[in-house]
Amino acid sequence: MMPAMLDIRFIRDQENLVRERLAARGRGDEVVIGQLLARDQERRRLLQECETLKSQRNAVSKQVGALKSKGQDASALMAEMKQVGDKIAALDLQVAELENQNLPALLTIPNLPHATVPTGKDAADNPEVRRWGTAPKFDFKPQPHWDLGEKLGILDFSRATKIAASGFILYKGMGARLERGLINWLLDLHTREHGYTEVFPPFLINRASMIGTGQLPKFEEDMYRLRDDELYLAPTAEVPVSNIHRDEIFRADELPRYYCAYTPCFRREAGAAGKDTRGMIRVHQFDKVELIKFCHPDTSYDELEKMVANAERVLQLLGLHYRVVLLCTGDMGFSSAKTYDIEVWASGQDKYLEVSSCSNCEDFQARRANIRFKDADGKNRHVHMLNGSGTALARLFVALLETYQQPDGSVKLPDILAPYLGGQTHIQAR
RNA sequence: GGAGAGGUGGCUGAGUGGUCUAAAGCGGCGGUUUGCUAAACCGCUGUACGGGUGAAAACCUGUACCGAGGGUUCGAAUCCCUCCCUCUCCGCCA
Repeated sequence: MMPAMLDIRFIRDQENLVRERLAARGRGDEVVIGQLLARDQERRRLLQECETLKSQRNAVSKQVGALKSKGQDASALMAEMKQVGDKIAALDLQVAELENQNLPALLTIPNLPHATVPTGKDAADNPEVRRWGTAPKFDFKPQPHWDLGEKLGILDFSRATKIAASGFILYKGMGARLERGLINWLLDLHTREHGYTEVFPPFLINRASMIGTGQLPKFEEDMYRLRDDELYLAPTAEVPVSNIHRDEIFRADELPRYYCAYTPCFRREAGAAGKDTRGMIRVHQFDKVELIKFCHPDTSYDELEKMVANAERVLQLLGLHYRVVLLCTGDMGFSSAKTYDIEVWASGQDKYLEVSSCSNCEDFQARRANIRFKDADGKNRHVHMLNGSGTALARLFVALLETYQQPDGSVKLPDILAPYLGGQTHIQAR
């Protein structure tokens, strides 16, 4: 049986808590609990009956073997067991059917929000946790990145549409160089200074991995899927990297494990039509450097704070104004128990843009992906898994252009990026 | 893409229809011996899902698991079918 995200035993033992925490998300996920538990109870009853019969069959079959080896007749026992075998087959079928009926519900129930997550309806209820720097002041009217980028000849939206479709980006010249430089800088930062191990995973993902991290089966329509193979384009490096250790058991001393990875991210953005249509705020393909942690359950909330700090450091080093918000119960992602978003200031649009989302999924993904560790008394327990953007590139690119734009429409980038841009930090029209 | 070989516990590896309750070895854990270490010797050994006892730690018990899924049989690691993966060689290719 496929491991479910919430342990059915936990739901059984903590029914009220589960109902209450699901209700806090405000999506009505708790309504399936009653039926889930009823089926589970029936399943266990049938299972017990079935296993008793199997036990009987095992014993009698052994007798048959013994009789036959002595050359005695065993046909009566064999006929009797034939009957028992039919009953067992029928019961096996019923048990499997009940499991199959419960599986979709188990796989589509979201994670329970942590007790420290504020209850709320949507993004408007997300409390701001802190703010770093201040929004830059201009003595001219700052332009949005789509104007800056086109005029500088570093972004080309219409030709990207010609090549692919709307919602794709063509970077050119210093634009392409900046994108590549940022990827390298971010990987260097997190590996050299924050202790992460760099990995470069496949960009095509199989179904089992997509289920492991929670993208499937519920969000199939958000994913790009290949027609001829059961493979999906990675929506985030979280998927391939988290699945590195699927079906594995860590020794306790192997935790925590930190990984970071660059991948392009492919998202259909189904249902987002008409939102953020200008520029590169919401696109079907963007680059991202992702941070992933596997850790002991006791330390996962400390690890979450550290991960957020690692992502914030990116913006601090680039001198970009940002704020950190704590997502409320109604705004959190499917797999997460607690999420911080980091939003960078985009001067040209006079608003904050989400560039990072750092989540503690606790054991939700570990349960689905069957990732465990052996604890001090030799028991296997599920690890806690965290993921966070460190950071998304497209919106970081946007914030850099809009924050560091000059009156003449050129852009002066922070010096820290110079080594990654061949020493050239001033992007001018040419 | 073609041909061949294979997939068994943490690892190596035996096992071709009936004490397989999976041999043996390695590793690991515990113990004995011992100035210490090593060696030797003895014992133990996986996962999942149920049921029972207990305040609990635990203990007792059943079932399933030999790549995955079906089938045959009273009984399957073993026989049959489908699929997946690995290795070797060939072809093709950045």
